[in-house]
Amino acid sequence: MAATCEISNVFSNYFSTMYSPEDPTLASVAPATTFGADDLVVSLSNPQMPLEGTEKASWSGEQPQFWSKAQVLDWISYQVERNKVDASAIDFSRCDMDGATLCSCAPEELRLVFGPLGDQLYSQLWDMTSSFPDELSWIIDLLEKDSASFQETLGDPGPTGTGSSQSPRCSDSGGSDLDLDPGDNRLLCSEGCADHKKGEPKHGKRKRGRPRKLGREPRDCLEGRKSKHAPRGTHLWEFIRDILIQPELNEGLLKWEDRREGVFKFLRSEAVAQLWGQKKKNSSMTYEKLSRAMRYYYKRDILERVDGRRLVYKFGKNSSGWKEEEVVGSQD
DNA sequence: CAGTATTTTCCTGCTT
DNA sequence: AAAGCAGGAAAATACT
Repeated sequence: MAATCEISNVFSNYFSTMYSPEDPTLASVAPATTFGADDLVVSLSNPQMPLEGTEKASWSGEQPQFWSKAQVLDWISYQVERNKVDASAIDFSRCDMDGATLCSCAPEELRLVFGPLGDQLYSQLWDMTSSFPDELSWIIDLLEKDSASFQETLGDPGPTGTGSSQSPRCSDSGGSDLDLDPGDNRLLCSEGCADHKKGEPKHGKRKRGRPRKLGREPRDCLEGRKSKHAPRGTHLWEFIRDILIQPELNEGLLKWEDRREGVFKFLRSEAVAQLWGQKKKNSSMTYEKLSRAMRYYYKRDILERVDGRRLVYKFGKNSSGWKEEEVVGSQD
């Protein structure tokens, strides 16, 4: 698994996307990494499972407390990969510990060594030690990884930096952020994706929505969609809401304009669109398209129109889960 | 399998 | 001029 350099590449690609000079007012968050790439690739929440089907990870199926040093290392590099963390920023020499030692680390310590990933690791461990079944834990991984990636990406250490797990929401659709198949995400394509383009009406399902006209950039090379139906409840508005109500996720992406009224604004519209696209495994999502979907919400009173102000929307009476009262337990 | 819901994609025209 | 906003149309797919 010497994929670390690729990973850091991808990572900086992501940075370059997230920090595209779209909004100069946001210069406050500096990732402190070199920006190498300049193409539009976002590769945040896609869990590039390093272990392809065949073999299980050495650490899986065993309680972290009982891991050997090797297993610990395995697990850490697994997390690094899956979180698309720039591995070069991590001092692996400090990972020389067994599971018991690892488990006894305070979140601060982990953060010290791993940066924002430390929080990730901590909550991950916590989850594992509190006996989640295997099937669930990867989902939880993803949830948390998702938030960590945001923090990572946004380069700003989370204020308090707690586990920041997804909160139970109450909306009927149960909506939260799990989605994302483990198996079928290849890396999102970058420059070199064109060679995948050959036969497109393959066997698999096509992407949702009207097919794009041919003759444009072959941006999407995701073919092997398995029939892993994304759970319902991940609607666009919920996605937006979830970002908004979690300040940790929210940095620089969206902000409340009037919290009480449910008025919010896109700060970095394209970045949010990319994120949404990732969630839907659609690398060609744009704000333009996302906003079309948002406009459909007006009719259903999920959003109310706010006119005159660009990038500003307002939750309507058929939306839920965003009011302060409704959100209480889910932050700090 | 049919129908509905929710997007996604595209497009034209208008406004900032 | 570029980026948003408005919606209509059409298509895909998830869900019922």
